[in-house]
Amino acid sequence: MARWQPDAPQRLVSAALELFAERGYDRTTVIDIAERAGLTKSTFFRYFKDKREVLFGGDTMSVVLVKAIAAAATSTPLEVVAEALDAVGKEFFPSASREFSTTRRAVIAANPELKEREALKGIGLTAAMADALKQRGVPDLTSRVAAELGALAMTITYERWSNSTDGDEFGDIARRTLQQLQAAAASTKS
Amino acid sequence: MARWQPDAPQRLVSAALELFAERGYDRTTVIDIAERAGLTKSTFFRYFKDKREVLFGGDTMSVVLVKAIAAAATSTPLEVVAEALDAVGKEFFPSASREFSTTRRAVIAANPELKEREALKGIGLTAAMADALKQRGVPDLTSRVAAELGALAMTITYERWSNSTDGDEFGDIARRTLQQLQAAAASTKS
Amino acid sequence: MARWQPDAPQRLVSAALELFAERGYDRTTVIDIAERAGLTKSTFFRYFKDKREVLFGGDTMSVVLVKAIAAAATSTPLEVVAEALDAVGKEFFPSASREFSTTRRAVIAANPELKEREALKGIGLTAAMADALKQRGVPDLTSRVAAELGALAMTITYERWSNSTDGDEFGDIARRTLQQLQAAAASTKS
Amino acid sequence: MARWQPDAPQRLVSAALELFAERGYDRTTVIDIAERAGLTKSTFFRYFKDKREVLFGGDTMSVVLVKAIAAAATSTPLEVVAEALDAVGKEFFPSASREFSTTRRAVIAANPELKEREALKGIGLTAAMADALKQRGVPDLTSRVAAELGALAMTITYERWSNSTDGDEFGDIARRTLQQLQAAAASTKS
DNA sequence: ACGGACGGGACGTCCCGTTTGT
DNA sequence: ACAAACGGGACGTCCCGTCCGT
Repeated sequence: MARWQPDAPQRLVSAALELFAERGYDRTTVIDIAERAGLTKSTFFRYFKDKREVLFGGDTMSVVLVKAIAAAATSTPLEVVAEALDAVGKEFFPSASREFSTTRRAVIAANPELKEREALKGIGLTAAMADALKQRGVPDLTSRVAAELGALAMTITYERWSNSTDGDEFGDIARRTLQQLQAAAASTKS
Repeated sequence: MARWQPDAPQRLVSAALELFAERGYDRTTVIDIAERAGLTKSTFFRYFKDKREVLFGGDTMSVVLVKAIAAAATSTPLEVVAEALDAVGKEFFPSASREFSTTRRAVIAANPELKEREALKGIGLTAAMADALKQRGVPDLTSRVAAELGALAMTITYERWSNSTDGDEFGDIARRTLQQLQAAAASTKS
Repeated sequence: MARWQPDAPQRLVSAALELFAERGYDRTTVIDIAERAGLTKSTFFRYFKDKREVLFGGDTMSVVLVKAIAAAATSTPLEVVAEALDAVGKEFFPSASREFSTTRRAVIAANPELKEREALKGIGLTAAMADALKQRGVPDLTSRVAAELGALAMTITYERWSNSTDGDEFGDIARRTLQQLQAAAASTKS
Repeated sequence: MARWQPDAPQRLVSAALELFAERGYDRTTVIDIAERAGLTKSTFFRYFKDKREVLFGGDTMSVVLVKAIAAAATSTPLEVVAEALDAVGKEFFPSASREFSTTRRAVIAANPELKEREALKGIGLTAAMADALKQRGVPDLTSRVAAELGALAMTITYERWSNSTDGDEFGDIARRTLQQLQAAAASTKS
């Protein structure tokens, strides 16, 4: 019984999504995916005709963002974004993992290649947020600006949250940061 | 001189663009490109380190941006950025190359791999602008926001300029776009 | 098992040898070799890191030498070396492979590049033998000379054995050769 | 004036020989040669149809060895070799360059790749000496053994000469070393 | 004498996807 | 579910040798 867990496909999907997020689609090989899932290439191809097929099935940060934006019960775009950041914070940046994140940031900062990956991830999130806002009826330009502010806020919030020693929650810092950015944007004309 | 002028690179770029548009980026081999340009693979790789590079060559854009920001004789950050975009437009987006840019955009949009590369370029530009603004004494957060708005403006302006059929200049579109983005940012609270 | 047994490497070696003999080492491409073996370039490079490797694979010879020297139950250094050569002969030069060796030698002799590689191998063997002798308590200079004589004997023996038409065994030829070399060394003063 | 020295071919030959000695024929490119000669690839091909053509013209250590062996006025093979080593010492290892050699040896010893090159060079010298001896009428086997002893003597002498602090000449050390090696060879049977 | 673009072609790497056998 | 051999084919590197222009 159970010599092989029957959840191979699911494990493969998870592994693939992780790796795609970590280093991008085409810097991830099928063997990488299979290995992380504790399986082999053969098995991969038994479930997915193709490397691309594995993409349809996962759940990542951008999904959380999009769902939160869609579900937000508030009015102004900025507030919607703030709620989304809050959701992301609750899901991905619990206080417990703060220490881990601190070192992770240091590692990334020290490694140009990793910085690149990180930046790329940000791009995807920005696009996802902008789309989600447009779905809510926010005008195109406003959506894009709000998404951009949101992404920048996320980056800065992550910095602040990682380095903060008091117990501030990610969501709270994010909300404050967003306010500041918006104010800064308003001030660019003066 | 003039037997083997550097029209080879240009011919390669054109050929590549045509082929990418015709049958997609990764169904086009480097040899295909070289052949259509009447050259060989060797020559291709002499000019482009990489297959992707054929679409992203000549990246002195950030230099132009930084210089323009440093030299700007205006007051508000937004205006400084506007001047920088104007300079970039004059240098890199003359009316003559509009058609070329249109296909180039389409090709990039159709290919995740290339989109990634384009995004990376954008990140570099954003960072360069933010630094240049800080050099002028603009506060940190404001610099970052202004740079972000500038980068977004550049992207959108590029879209608009590529697709526009009337003779609008890049710089003019950029200035209008920046204004709109700033207004949009201000409106995110309402 | 038994559908794709590792006869592939052997087929590749044979094909390579044939072609090298027919038209020379560097007028033979890897693809030529693979094709004659009924395989493809991929398979070739799976088994041989290098085009040259197809002639120099499986280099455990020094291991055999060292073990034999350590285990030798005889007294004089020369006799120890003789036993080592005997062991090598039994392991690597069975009568069956004599013909193969003959062509292999011819091919190598005709190609400076390959000769170099062969020489390198010889150097490694000499050093290994010298060390193994020192381990037995043989004085430094004597060890080095004995190793040198041993290596030279191996080379010459290989020549003789490859070209001999009667059924002489490698080990016997080696022993005779060693004796002669030692005598020759003694005679260098007269 | 003499904007271009007229000895381009000679400079190319020298450069080529140096480089071939340093790192082997096919790890040396035509461009390397031209650069060391302060010229360009084009010029190289104007004088030599072919990379190989440049080989016919130089004078190296093995040439000195061969000449000295041919000219030796002595009787026993060992003595002939000794004279050859003496000639090499006079030509390549004057007392003045001892210090330089010491560091050179250290560098080589520390670098496996360089050790390999050095060893390779030794192979060539051995072959050259053996041939030269045979030319003198020395029997084949004796020639080869004597050459081998000579090469080993050269290596050891180089070690000793580099590290010696008193003023011993290369040739004297070489002669003593040779004697010792011959004695060691004789002792391998006891 | 020099500079340098160009063609040609081998080499070696990598990865996808298939197939056979367990 | 695994293991491993195989085919196929693009990519990028390297270097030789030719050819034009100054």
